[in-house]
Amino acid sequence: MQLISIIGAHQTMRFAEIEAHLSDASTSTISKRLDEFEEADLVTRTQYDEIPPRVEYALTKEGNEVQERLESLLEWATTRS
Amino acid sequence: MQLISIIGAHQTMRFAEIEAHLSDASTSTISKRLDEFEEADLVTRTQYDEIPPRVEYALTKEGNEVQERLESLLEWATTRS
DNA sequence: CGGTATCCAAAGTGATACTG
DNA sequence: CAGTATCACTTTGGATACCG
Repeated sequence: MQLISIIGAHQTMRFAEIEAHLSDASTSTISKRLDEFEEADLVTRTQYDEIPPRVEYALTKEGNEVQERLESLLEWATTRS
Repeated sequence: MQLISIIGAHQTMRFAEIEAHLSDASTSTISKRLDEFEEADLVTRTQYDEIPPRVEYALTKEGNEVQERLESLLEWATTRS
């Protein structure tokens, strides 16, 4: 949920950037979730074959719908004492 | 999530009633979740000392807030092919 | 840089049996 | 009726190490 929310807030993000914003999840967990979300068509993965490698993640149209519906819930969750 | 949603849709519900509407969760799971939600002040538990015993569950004000914020998400999830 | 592979510990779930 | 207790099993997540 936070993953979707964070990507949605930034339009496009690189892996390391996501990691920095999601310090309570490990690398492998983020990686696995990204795979799942890509599989579920919520997130797109764009790989640039450069050196150093660069990969960008962004929400799909579906992903944005989920993100919108998620916002109010996350807002409630985070403002709860 | 479904638990909150279902209780919210019925105002007040008895345990067996909840079980009937949530056939994919076992008795013990429903019981544990209800305890947690009560602990988190999302659900109230009202026990009537009669024979046969009767216990009613309802959402608190907080619970209703969550339920509202949950609806659009659940709606999206269930209408997804 | 952007991951994957491996292993392990912890949490979640269900089936079954039993209780006030 | 409304649960709890126990146990086996599955799922999830993190730590660590390594790779193209």
